[in-house]
Amino acid sequence: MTEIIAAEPQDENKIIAERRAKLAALRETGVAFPNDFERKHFAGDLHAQYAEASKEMLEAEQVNVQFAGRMMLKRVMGKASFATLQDMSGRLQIYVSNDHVGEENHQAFKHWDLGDIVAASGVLFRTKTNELTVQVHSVRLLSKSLRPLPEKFHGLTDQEQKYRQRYVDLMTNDDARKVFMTRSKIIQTIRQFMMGHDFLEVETPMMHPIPGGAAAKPFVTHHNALDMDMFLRIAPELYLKRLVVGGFEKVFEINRNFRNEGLSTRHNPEFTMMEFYEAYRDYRYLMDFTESLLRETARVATGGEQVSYNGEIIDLGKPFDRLTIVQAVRKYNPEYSEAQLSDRDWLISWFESNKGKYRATDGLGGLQLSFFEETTETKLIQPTFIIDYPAEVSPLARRSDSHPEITERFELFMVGRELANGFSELNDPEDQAERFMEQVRQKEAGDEEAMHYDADYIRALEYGLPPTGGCGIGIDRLVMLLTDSASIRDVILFPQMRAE
RNA sequence: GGGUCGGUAGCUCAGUCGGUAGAGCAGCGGACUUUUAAUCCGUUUGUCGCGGGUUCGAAUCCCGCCCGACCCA
Repeated sequence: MTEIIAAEPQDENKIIAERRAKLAALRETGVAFPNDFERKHFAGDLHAQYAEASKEMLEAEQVNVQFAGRMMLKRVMGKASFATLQDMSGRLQIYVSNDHVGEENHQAFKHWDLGDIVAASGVLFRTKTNELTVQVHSVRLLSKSLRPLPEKFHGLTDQEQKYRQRYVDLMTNDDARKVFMTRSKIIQTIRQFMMGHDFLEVETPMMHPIPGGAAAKPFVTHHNALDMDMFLRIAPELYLKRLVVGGFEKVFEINRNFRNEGLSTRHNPEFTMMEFYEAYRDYRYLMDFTESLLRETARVATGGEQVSYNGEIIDLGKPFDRLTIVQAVRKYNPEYSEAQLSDRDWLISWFESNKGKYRATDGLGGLQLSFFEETTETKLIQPTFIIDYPAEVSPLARRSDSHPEITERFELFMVGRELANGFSELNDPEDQAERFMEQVRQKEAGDEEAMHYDADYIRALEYGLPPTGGCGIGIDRLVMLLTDSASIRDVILFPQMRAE
């Protein structure tokens, strides 16, 4: 064993000092952090397996168990004690008495602290109040906890501390644990759904020489050996379409994107997206597919197709509404006429008098989209596809054959938020090259979020991309919806925070 | 970036009119062999977010800053 060198203690207090003294005493008597305990049972499994077992049955069977967990509650009496241990699956009570472990061991146990990791071996029984409990024959302290747990009844409530010290949130707050277990279930369900439809799961670069695939500001880093700046990806789109060119005709990726933007209850600088692409499909098929994917995910992860969010019932079971931008504005704001919405001058004067955000250089389509964002987006509570986005804001989407100024694109909205974005892919390399050039012109004109010209992507398209549909789904926002969470920080284990 | 609310013991919180701070939990000591947030008795613990200012005196009033939550852009 190497010498123990204690680091400079941080925010030390009397309670921590007491516990350090207990740990020092443990070191004197032997191995302070033993790792020779064999865990054979989980609390949750035992509760499930012996839910029906009566007092008498347990007494007759003499079920031996070995389990371990964090001590969350402790009730010490003179010659016997109860404690509650918590493992990954749940909680189970143990009963420690002079009769079964000896007075010396029980005496030691009395000085163990809430938060300590404890191993217990013994026999299952039921108490007077019928609670399944382990009558302990051997009890060991496996890991001394030096820091006191939050107050045992209220748990940790300080939002900042919940985010900064998620490990404390998870050990004391059942709801927090459930959210992240549901998140795992959601991602598992999506993956199985995609596999079930013969999609190939792939991993494309997180570090890009040219940031592409979305309109966003990237994070910059530097590769020393190559002496080149690199960008954390803002989207995997251009790489996934290269794979479709290569012949992987159905691909998907579930992974992180990074966008150098502000923080909010809906934005974290790194967030998880599922993007998928399928050759020989268009945006109408993608809407059907996305709809059934989300329906299935809700059903498996939450047990139903109707989910409660912020006091409202969101129905993923019935067909999602599909509206053009103008149709959606008129459905939710009937006071605006078709004629007004097709009138550039009227729209601009509306933005001016309502201090709405718009870009003066935009055409009618772009202005209509800005108007939609100002007046309608937050009213789209039930799942709604908005379709036919203007080409000027959709540089990677295929134009409509009948209306080349719009694209075959949709965005899916729920609870007033964008959840997904998909389109028939632009596979005409010459049109794509021209659209990149237009993006470059906008970047030169000062639009920081405009795209770069990606010459290799054009080269890939020149080999021939089959007609393809592709879609991205914001996983964090989906988890928020399905776990009724108000903030994206509640569904990300370690959300971005300012430095302490 | 703007607005609202908040930051007091390890945790959850109270703190009146400006008079140098309290409760519960946790901890420590004691009683208790079926407890359930165990109970009962005793007891320890503070950079009142930070820095200025007003005042004989500031957790409290004023100004600035930091951190967080929520809302808005």
